Amino acid sequence: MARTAGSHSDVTGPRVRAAALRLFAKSGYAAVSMRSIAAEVGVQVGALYNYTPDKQSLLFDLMRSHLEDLLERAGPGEGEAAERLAGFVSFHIRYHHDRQDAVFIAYMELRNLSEENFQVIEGLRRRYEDLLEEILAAGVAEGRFDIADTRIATRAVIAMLTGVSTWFRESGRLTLEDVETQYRKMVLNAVRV
Amino acid sequence: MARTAGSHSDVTGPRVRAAALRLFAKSGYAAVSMRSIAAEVGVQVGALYNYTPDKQSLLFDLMRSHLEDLLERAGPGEGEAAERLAGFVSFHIRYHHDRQDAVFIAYMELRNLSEENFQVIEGLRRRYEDLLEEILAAGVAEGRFDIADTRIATRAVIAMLTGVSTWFRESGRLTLEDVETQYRKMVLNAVRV
DNA sequence: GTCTATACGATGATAGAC
DNA sequence: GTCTATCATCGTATAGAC
Repeated sequence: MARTAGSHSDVTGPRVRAAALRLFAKSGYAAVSMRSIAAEVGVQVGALYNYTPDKQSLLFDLMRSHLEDLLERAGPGEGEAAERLAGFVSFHIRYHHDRQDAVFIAYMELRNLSEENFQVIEGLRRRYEDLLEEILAAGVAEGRFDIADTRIATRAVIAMLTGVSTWFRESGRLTLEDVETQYRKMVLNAVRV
Repeated sequence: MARTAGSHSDVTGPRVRAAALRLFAKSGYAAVSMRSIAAEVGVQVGALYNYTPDKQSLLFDLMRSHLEDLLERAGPGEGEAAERLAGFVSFHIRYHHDRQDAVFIAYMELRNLSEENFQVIEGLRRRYEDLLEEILAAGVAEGRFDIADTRIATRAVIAMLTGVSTWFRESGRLTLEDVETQYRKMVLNAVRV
């Protein structure tokens, strides 16, 4: 099972993706060159093109796999709407905290997607919003939530939650659990009758 | 008072800024070239450098003047904290709706500022956050708001409000006033005892 | 103040040797 | 699969004529 010297298909691929993720998050897609990605991986530019047809595909694949993973892990939750909503808040904050780079890219680099790729990503994001909207609608049906327009409330909640990753630092004054607790309370109060 | 032919200092300057604003908002700072700004204005590249020492200063000046204008217009409000908070919500949504390009840049292009310029912009942004935090603290002092940490609540509210400009469209299902009304209610509920 | 011309390095992507 | 070399293009910024 000897492998040709210098052949590292199975290990270099993930490393290319990881390097691109890190660099795109740090400096922005447009500001990152294929050369800088290669340098981060420790190969020459040409080698990158064994793993991606071009830079655009690299961005698109990172966004898509992030959103697909997000959708896979975000279950509908169980119990009454209030419990499910509290669960969603905690899930969103924790998941986004654990993958700051991917989250940042998925929200900031939309305009660098080609029109076709943008549509795919928007569809996935929309499906994630639908998960939350369904919870809010269930709460309204239960008579426990008072929401004029569930679509607006959905977006308001997601914007609020996603904002956490722009300022939260592990080294700060508060633990992530403190933050979760306060956000759960604010979100529940915002929609409850 | 005849002016030298081809001399348009007073009109070209603002046009350069306006073009940069529009293009930075549309495509992102890193993706916009000085050539494309010049083309938008209708001059050659070299002419731009009569109005800005470099591209970085163009970005910085746009951000700074936006935030200074924002601070100037956002007054402390009058009356009880609940009224002042409702006023802040409406002000923020309307102001940000009227200047979508500037808002977008001020939130998205922070990482493209030099370290020195970043500090200045962060200071201005922080002063704006302080305006809201003061209102929340007043509400707590009145015994009308129940907030575990006013700094967190401040950031949560601002993230929620700023999110409006990412999805609101004049042509949509709802008027801006509908949106304002619902956000006022959600925000007040989120912090009220 | 604006133009043309240009310096000079960086860019994404490819070809062909190993 | 990776390397080196190369292409054609574009990037910011400047110099000097008008």
